[in-house]
Amino acid sequence: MSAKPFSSVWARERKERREQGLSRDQIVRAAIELLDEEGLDGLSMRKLGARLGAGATSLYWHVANKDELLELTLDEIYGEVHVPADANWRETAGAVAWGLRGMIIAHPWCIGVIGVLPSLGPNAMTAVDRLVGACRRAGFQGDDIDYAFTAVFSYALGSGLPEAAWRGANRRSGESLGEAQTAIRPMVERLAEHFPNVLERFTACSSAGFDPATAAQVGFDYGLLALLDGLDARRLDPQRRPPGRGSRRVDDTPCENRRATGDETTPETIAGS
Amino acid sequence: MSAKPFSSVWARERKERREQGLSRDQIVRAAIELLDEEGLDGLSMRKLGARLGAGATSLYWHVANKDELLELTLDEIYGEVHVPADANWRETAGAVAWGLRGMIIAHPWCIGVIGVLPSLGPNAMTAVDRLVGACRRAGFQGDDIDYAFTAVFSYALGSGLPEAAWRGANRRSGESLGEAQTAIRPMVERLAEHFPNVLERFTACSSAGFDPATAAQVGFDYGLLALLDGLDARRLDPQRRPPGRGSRRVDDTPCENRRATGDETTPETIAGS
DNA sequence: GCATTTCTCGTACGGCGTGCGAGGAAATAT
DNA sequence: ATATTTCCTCGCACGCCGTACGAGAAATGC
Repeated sequence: MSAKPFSSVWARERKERREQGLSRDQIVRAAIELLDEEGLDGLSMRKLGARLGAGATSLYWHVANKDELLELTLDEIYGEVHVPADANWRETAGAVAWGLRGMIIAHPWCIGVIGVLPSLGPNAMTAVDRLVGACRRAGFQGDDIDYAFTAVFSYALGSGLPEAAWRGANRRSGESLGEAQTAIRPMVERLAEHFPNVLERFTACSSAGFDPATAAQVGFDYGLLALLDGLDARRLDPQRRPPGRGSRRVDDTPCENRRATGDETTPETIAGS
Repeated sequence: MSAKPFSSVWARERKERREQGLSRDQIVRAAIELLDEEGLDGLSMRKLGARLGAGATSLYWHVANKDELLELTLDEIYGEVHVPADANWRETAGAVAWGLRGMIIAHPWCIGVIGVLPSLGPNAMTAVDRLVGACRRAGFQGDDIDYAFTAVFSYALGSGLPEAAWRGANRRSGESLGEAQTAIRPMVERLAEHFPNVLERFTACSSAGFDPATAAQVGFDYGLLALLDGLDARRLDPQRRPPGRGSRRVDDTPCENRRATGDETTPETIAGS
């Protein structure tokens, strides 16, 4: 009689300690915590195991390997971008773009995963699916649907990319962006003769006392609206891009460079407006 | 007497073997070779040293650490994107966009560097400087210059990102994109009920017998032209974006997500056209 | 001839991903 | 109640990694 409650307490305490063993979700959540705190390099199976009160190799029962774990974390945070199911296409595109931006800012490590592992998880797929659906309903046709949704994704992901790099560098150096700005200032000035335009922009921005975070937001919105306007024009008037004439550059070696090919030709893709 | 020529031959042979010692440029070039062949994970100081016929730690005389080496390789390949110095802004933007795309395709590992290390090297700076100059000459004003050039960079980098992921995955699995497509087909079909739009697009694309590489090019061009059109419209009519009204979303926590903040609101950034 | 600078590299340390197989605990079959 | 199977954990070990350190070799300046 007395042994039973005791062992029950024991068992319960154990369950409390690791909640009846590890679970995949638990591992993924802890991995995201660790990634958010220490970045992509900060995640190791040993540290993750320690955080969960488990041995490092115990994780391998629930997850095939580290890459698979990263895929899971990536899709988990894709779940954080909220895309309405039945909105018009501009609203949907805006939600996707701002959602992706928010995801990257909250989890800057993700771009190191997106660029290496294809995103096929359910959360990423629902975001894509809803945007594709919105594009189709809006009147984009055929391949233009892919082009439009890809463009929105590309712009949003690309915007987050340098931002993530700066945030990561600042976190590693332990100081704010403003401090980094003043730190690189002498370097920028030393190169003033070669890059007058960059210098002019740099001083204009830093003298205006503009908050870089809100500046980044305004800039993101500016480009996003421009992109959506351009896509909208093509949606309403598909003739604007007759097949095979949009650009001059539709060969198979798209933009080889001097070193790789010795080819000195310039893309010169775009005719003037 | 006999010792001298012998030792001289020896010395000369040594010089021939590594061309009077290592040099920074030599190291960077070899690193890029290795990265192109084996990807970001394939670069290690030991392998790189072996490739140069040198000890691994010899490299640390010429390069502070691996991150610095990666910065150097990144700027080196930025040197491969060729931007004309005095073209109109659309030409310049097109050259930058296609050049970046070509760079990413030729060196897919670079996105793993771009997202982690800020790009401040001279080659990256000249590309930026020329695009900024072209924007300024074209009539973009004040901060709009930054917004415009950033948008072009973002779009180009973002487009390369998933492409690099796929190429990397294909290289690791050792098979082509078409084979990967058929490999994931059952997975896609199993999820058909949840993602009808994606499935429809997937089957449409794969049944058309379209070459994915040229499809990616056409799509890239489509989005690029749309973006440039949208930016052009803002250039010619800055009123289109009165300060502070472009989007509803200019607060400081731009797009927090459900998990991070508990905030369930949707961005709903964009008013219809 | 010597002193100084410039460069190479062997050794070693701590950390990494993960294959392997021995174990224990719980569920199930008998 | 016992035996068996299934599920899960984890210690050990291997071969890699980045790189700090200091001993030396080679080139250079005096």
